[in-house]
Amino acid sequence: MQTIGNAAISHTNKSVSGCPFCILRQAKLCTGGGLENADCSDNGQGRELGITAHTIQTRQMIHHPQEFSEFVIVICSGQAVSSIGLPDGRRQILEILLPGDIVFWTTLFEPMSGRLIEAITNSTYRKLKRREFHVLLSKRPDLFEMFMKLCTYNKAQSDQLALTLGRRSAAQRIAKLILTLAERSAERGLLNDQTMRFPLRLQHVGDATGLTPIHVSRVLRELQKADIIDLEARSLKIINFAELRQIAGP
Amino acid sequence: MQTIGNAAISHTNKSVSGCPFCILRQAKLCTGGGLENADCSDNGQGRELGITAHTIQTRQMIHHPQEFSEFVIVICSGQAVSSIGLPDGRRQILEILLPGDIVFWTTLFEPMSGRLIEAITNSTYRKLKRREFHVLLSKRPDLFEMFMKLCTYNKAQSDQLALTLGRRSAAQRIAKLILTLAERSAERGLLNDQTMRFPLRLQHVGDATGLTPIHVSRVLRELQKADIIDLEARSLKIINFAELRQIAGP
DNA sequence: CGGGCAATTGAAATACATCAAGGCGTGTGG
DNA sequence: CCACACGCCTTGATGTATTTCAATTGCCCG
Repeated sequence: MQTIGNAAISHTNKSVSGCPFCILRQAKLCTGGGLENADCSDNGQGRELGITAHTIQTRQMIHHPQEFSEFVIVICSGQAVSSIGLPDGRRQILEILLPGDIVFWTTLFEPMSGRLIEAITNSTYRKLKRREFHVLLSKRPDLFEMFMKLCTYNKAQSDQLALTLGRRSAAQRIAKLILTLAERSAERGLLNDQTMRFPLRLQHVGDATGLTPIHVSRVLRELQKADIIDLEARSLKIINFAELRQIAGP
Repeated sequence: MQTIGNAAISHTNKSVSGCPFCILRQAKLCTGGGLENADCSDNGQGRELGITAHTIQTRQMIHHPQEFSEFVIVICSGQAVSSIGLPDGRRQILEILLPGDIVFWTTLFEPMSGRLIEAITNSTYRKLKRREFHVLLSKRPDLFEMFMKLCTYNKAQSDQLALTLGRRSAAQRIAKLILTLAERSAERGLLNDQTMRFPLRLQHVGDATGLTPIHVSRVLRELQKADIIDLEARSLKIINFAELRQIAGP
């Protein structure tokens, strides 16, 4: 697994969730935590830069496809998906966003993303004016370096997604999705006893893998019957990692 | 069609091909041209920075998947494809590279790309040490801006590819591929009389669309019979743009 | 208790892959 | 100059993974 910047190593703090990964945390602009105090960035520095904190409910949209955004958004808790869609309703989920993820870096240079960001669970996020983030990066070479590493990693993920969608079978796609999500959850301390939250509906999994929810159901059921995973109550346990990797293929 | 930086507009020069698009050209590090003088960058400035020029034959590799590269590569003439592969030989083509394209920007921050770059026609390209390019960008905010726009555009293309692979039918994928290629060729003055070079083998088209070369053949044949395109002798004419767009869908 | 969304299941349809054979052009060696 | 091999494309027949259609169940929430 690729580590990003030096963020992945610094596990010396109490805050669970993706904060160790978060560029705002790294910039000392946010003390982390799940936003219990829904007011705002938890210290003066963050407030100076105009970082604001927000809470949002399941199935609400964080960002609309045609919206011009002046903000860079970072997920603080919960899960969200980032997708692009066709007018007829078909869509492709590009990323499953976990705490600590920047929602889309391209917003830094192109205010119209065309993306739809939808909260899958009740979530919190922080946002920061694009302009402010710009000057922040220009003043702090370390943060700039980290940001570019994040972009690079993100692009590599995109490429892998294309490979998966173009060249892998349904079972392989789904196995890969689960494994990738598990890895990313683990990095953030969100995987315990091989178990993680899995709030995605079948429709979401389908949209992420280019499959029909019906077919996703069948595949998932088979994985379950083969005692490779255990999925219930929006929680997924990977019982047999080796076998799952076997199915996902190279 | 999105224009990138201010490069697309500056059509005030004699050099055909993708040079108006090229960041090296924009940086005045290269006077462009098809490398008739295969020696090197055509003026002192470029040579100072250690830009070197190269010629390569059809089907040769410009960059190997496991190669660590110290260079940023720009295509000057010809066509190449950028792909990632699986050990078993299946692969996904991520981009068709035209003159003026940067081969992969991620190389700036991650020397191991995992990508295979293969020349489809006899081609020429220039390369520049990553380090040099870095300092160039840090000294020239305009170039940095242009570079980031290129990255952003490139990412958007990736996202569209994922959507296409995940959610469109074979005919739609192929139609999209042709249209995208035509647009990009047109921007570079490489489309005349609705006709462009099309050196890709069926295998390549298959690898770009996630299909079998056999199936690509059938679809292409149908488009031909329907008088929508005319493909022969490695040259493709789009006879009926409207219909092709209709097929490609939204 | 009822209504609506999510998940499951079976049967039928279809889009695409795989297998197999043949044709066409191009280069190569006798 | 011809024979031949080789790579690339085409075409038909067959196979299969996935979709589509349709019906049923369970479940959460009013």
